[in-house]
Amino acid sequence: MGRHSCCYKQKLRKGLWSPEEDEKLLRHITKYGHGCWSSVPKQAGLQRCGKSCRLRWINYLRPDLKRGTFSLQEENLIIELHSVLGNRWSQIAAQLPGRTDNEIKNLWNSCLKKKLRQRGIDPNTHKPLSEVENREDSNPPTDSQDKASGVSSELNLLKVDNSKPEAALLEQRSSSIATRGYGMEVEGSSSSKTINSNNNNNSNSNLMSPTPNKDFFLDRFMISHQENSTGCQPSDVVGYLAPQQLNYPSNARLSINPTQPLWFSQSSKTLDMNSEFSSNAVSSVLSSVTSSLLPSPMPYKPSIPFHSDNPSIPSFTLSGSRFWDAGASTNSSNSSSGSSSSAELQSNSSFFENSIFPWGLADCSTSDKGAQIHIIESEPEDIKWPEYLQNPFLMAAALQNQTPQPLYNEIKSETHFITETSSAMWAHSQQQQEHLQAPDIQRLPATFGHI
DNA sequence: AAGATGGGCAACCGCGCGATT
DNA sequence: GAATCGCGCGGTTGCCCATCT
Repeated sequence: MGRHSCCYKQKLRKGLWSPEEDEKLLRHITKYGHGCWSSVPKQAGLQRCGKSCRLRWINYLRPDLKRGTFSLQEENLIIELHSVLGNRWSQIAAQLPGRTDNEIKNLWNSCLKKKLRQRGIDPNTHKPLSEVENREDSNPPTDSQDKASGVSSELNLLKVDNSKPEAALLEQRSSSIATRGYGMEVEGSSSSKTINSNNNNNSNSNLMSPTPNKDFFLDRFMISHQENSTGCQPSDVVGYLAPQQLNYPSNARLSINPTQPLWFSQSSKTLDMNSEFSSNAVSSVLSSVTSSLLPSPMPYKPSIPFHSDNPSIPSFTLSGSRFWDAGASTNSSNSSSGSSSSAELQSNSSFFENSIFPWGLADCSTSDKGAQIHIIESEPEDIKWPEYLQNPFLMAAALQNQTPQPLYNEIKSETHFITETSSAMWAHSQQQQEHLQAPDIQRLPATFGHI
């Protein structure tokens, strides 16, 4: 198989990125796009391999990254998606705008697994630990079972007599997910009947194991409401909301076609699982996802915060709290409240609908025109650039509507100020870092520290 | 105060896949 | 069809920091 030529090259820097390197890479990509990653380090004047540059960009420098602690909604969503997708972090990340797979993976390994275990839930199988232990006692896993994730194991179980086992399982899971999240009855639902009918044809004892009841699911959903003994820090106390509790904007209507899959992934590739999973199943999951994320009052920090003096000018360039203007970041909704109401922000949910990253991250060739979430009004095309500038959410949506690769040149005029202010902000950032004392900051990450 | 320990996170590594030659 | 290239993904490592002893 092809091995990265860069892996054999010597004298390439490794390890943590310096601010200078970050700036070089940022400037280069902002100016020219990344194009071929292998040529990026050379063009940008970096002693790094292209792979490293790509990783740095994706995980750290991308302007659309949202940093900071995960919200409860995000945590719950990750748990639920993991129950369906397993360790497919990229696909999970695709459902959490502004989050990277690496970030989610780290969160899972360091925090969420622990939380689940504390709640008596096996993080691999998403089943009660007691059930898992009993199963292991009575049926020691084989090597292959050891290697497979719990989800995979469940999928295998369903393969016994179902031509599309993943679909069946996903339908089972997603129905539960979509249902339990909103306090609807699980028992007696059509989905549970489907599950039962499947199970009835299956002699595998595992399939006949008691389906976790509603309380179990609800309990799981409330995990994040529990006192946080793991040190993880939920950033709010929202939890899952019933649809009627959700604060939909008056001018935004979700039109969800139940006959088609509901994708609004960041990367159109990542969740293109029609060949792999049941579209109905995933659409159920994602309708849960949509409901849990979209309607939340401005759940995301803006990718481009704004200058405290002039709200029309982004005050900062790099995403992430490391460069976050404290005033702008601490109240992201306020920063955009000048002419854009939260309803407007929410109405532009096409941010999710357009499965494109303008930065060339995603497979941009297949913007899913068939995406079944339609924001009827406030189409991005109708939004003026001044509005974008005052509304980071609109900006993101607008940028994502652009043509992928050439886009970078197109948006250059809008983003050149980024590079122009970049140097100043680096200096500012470093200056801040120098002045940071222990009481000011809990921990300084490798290069800068969260500000 | 100093060392040990554990957690969180950024980055690296190895592999697989698709495209290209 | 084989070799190579480039990209993306998931697993793992290692560093830094906070807390504990």
